[in-house]
Amino acid sequence: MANTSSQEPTEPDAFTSAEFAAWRGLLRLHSMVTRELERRLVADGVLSLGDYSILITLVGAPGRRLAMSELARRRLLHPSRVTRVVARLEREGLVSRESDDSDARSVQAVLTAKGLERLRAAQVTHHGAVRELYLGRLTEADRQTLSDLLEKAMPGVVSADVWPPYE
Amino acid sequence: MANTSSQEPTEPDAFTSAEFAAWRGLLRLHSMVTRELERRLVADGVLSLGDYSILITLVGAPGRRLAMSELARRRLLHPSRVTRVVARLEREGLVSRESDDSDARSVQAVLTAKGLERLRAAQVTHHGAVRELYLGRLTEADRQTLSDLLEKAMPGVVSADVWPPYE
DNA sequence: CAAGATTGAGAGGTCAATCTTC
DNA sequence: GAAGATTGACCTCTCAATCTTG
Repeated sequence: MANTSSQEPTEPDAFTSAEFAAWRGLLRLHSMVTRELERRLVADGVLSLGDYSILITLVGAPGRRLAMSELARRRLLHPSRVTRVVARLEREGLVSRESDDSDARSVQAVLTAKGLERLRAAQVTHHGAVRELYLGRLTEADRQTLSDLLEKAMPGVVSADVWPPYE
Repeated sequence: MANTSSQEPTEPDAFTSAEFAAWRGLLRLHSMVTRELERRLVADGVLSLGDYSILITLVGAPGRRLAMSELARRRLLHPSRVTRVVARLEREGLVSRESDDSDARSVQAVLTAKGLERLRAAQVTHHGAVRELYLGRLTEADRQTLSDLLEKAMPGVVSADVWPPYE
């Protein structure tokens, strides 16, 4: 009495081959680039990728400072994560925490001179790796086409200065 | 004696605007899509994204089974992570572990009928979300152009069946 | 009571060390 | 000795609960 009516469930509404390629390519490229980038930054002994992303966000802000909550929003991190990372960066002297005169609830994370130095040093490795691993094989026109497609796929993903919550 | 020679370090070899856009777009799109995808899958109560990626890898393998180490390689996960995830999936009845007759060191992770059901259920949400969040606003030609660019940026990222170690 | 920040608990992930089998 | 799998230690990150200030 083998298998009278054992139909296995089949894949619902499967991806087309172009859908599959665009999805797989995004996942793999992102994974490969960020892993290798992290590895190189840590090998340099300068900054981890996570710390880099915090400092690069601060350096672009007016006064090189941001409220913890704003830093969390821009980096898509949970506020509690920012609390702990900034605490460590402060112990390392790369960031300081200052209170906000106009709102005593708010804490400002401020990039220090030492933090700026470290960031600049890390950027050599960072930019080099991103170019070698990802951007380097593309022409400038390719890069433009690619970012246009990403923007078309998810409006705002390239253009928006401050990242909005998803919904 | 303020600031006699305080020149702040400037950004070394900065990205062009197209480089910046292609890099920022990749990071943000990936982050937004995977976060929201994970949220929806968990909200469904069917599978997490991590579990999904394990089951989808098994379902495509011959006999719906893979050695733990091969599973780790294909998912770009550390073997120790696979050990613990598969142990939990086995407790939940979605995967079973079998020994390999031809090599007593090897453990095979095998997708169960229950695991296949859960995977198929999750795929409805998964495919729907990936299309809504990422692929849906692109034409089929756009998707092809995009995956071609990803493949050009990192050869093998789309085409390679089994993922090679980076170096 | 809402918003900003922090804390404790717990999941997801890596690395180094170990154990078994080739 | 090297490869496959596992364990313990540790880091990253999120969520729920709490504390303080608007």
